[in-house]
Amino acid sequence: MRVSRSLAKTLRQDPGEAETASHRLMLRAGMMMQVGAGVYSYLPLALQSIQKIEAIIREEINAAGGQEVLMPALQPLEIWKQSGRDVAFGDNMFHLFDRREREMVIAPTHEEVITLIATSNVESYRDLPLLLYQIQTKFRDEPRPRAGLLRGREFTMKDAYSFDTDEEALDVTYQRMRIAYRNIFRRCGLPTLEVEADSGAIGGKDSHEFIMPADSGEDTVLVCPTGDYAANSERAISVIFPAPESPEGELTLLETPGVKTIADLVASMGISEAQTLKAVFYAADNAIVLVTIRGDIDVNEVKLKNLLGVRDLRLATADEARSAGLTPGSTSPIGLTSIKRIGDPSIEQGNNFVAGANQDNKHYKNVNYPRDFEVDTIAPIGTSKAGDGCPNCGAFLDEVRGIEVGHVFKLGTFFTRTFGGDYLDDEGKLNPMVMGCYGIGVTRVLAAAIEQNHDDKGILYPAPIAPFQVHLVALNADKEEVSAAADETYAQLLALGYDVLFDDRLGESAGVKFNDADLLGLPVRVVISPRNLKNGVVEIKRRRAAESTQVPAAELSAAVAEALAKDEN
RNA sequence: CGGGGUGUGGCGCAGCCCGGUAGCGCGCCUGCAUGGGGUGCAGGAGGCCGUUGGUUCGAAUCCAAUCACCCCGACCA
Repeated sequence: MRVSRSLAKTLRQDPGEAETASHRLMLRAGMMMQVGAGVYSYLPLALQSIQKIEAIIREEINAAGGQEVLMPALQPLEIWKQSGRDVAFGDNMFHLFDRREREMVIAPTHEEVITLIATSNVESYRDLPLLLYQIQTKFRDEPRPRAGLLRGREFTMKDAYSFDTDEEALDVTYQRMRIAYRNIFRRCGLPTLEVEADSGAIGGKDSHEFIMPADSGEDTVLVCPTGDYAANSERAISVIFPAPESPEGELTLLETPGVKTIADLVASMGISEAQTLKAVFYAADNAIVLVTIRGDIDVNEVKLKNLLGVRDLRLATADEARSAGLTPGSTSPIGLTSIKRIGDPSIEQGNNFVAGANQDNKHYKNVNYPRDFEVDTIAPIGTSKAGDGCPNCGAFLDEVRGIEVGHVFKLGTFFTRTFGGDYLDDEGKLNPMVMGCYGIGVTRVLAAAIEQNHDDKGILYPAPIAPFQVHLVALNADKEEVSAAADETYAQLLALGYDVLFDDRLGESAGVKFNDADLLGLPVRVVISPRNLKNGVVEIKRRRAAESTQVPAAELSAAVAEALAKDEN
């Protein structure tokens, strides 16, 4: 591609609306344009990267036995009613009416349709296992789209669905897909953590996320430095630090005027957070639930939601708490029997806690479980954090921020039971197929790649997903000998099979061209200039290297190959 | 949905308080010079001031409504 003929121009200044690195750089580099909140046009530079990512995905999923299909975004609401997921998705799904006033949706995902496909094509165990996938546009009316392609309302996703005879067969498929995913991210040149994940409301047993470490990420992952454990914080089960224990004291009421929070308690009594209990009240599908947990640990709402099996979970308002008999500021499980009470195991890790008294401006000291209060259920609902112990080896866990780019999980038989997805086994009996599902956010991978690979001058593409591999720059291109040599080099590189962006612009200064090259971040830059021509050399610089090297013009091909190879390590 | 903010040439912004018919930088076009890290000089093109309504002799500016977008929180690839 010749820059003189290319559509998009680079911007010298950062666009005002973009704060996140990938968003800012993609707009500056002329890769995309915003159409609406979370909705973008992909211009050639972005599209070519996306297509390279897709090509790698196709190769690996095909190698894993996948067959590519393409399903519609526009779907009748009916099938979503059938699965009940019209309610589950709620406002996150786009709805519309056709001319006959039939309600349609624009699909956020494709379990319903793929199950219908499998249901009408699979008859016996001889048709299984089956792995179907598509690369297609998803529509989700996100509550808050953000950061360009990191979280859009319209985005490209690779979604794969597997159908197996039973759980054991699904295990095999699931492991094969995990390996395919590792291959995909490795081949894209993108280091990715594979972590245990929450499988969500309909999820089955196993679930893993692929997380690209990046500060701008929305996920927090806990990783054991020994490498034997990695999990999303939504899901992580860690060993908590024990609180100091002492001989049990007598339950004593304290006057604590003005003390409303754990921080207040800690400050006024000179104790540690781990020597307190906090009681947090939630509205769970409109019932009030009281959660008691050690003061140094935060409630993990994902775990709590899963435990309660509710759809909506939020902190209750102070008024709701009062009408349930609680005293905000001094909330306590002590003496409380009227509402559902959940306890985290941390309330047994330590003793003689300070806790609320359910009376204004009063707390108790020497609170001990179960001597002084009861709960209905003890279950781990705390948030793991850095410094907790690894559940496998006890080492201190590290916390890493990252972007979720892939998710695999076992679905089980929910959809096949709903849509009659039965097959005949080798004894002639009907069984529901067992499903797995596997997603990669393709456009998000691009944004995450830039989050992970940039400096203050611009993007640093991993070579496999760069829109072009080589950025050929002609300096003083209006000089006859330069343009002739550059044209020749361009043809030569194309003939060698490289994707080349050729900056053939007349009249742009060297500085402009170099800065554009740094901004676009293609892995290898080749410079043709009067100076180099006089010396009989071409100049090669890797974007990631500080210095350029000069090689005889005849060795160009080998030098480019070597530079690209270096980049892939 | 709650909280905070912004809408003025392609991009970044000023002007708004205190109403008088829009300005700066970048980019773009033309010419001359320059020629290895956003080069210089000269000339030029380009704006329904988000939208609607109101106040006024007069509105980018004041009032009201509305729309859009961004950021922070609950959701997901």
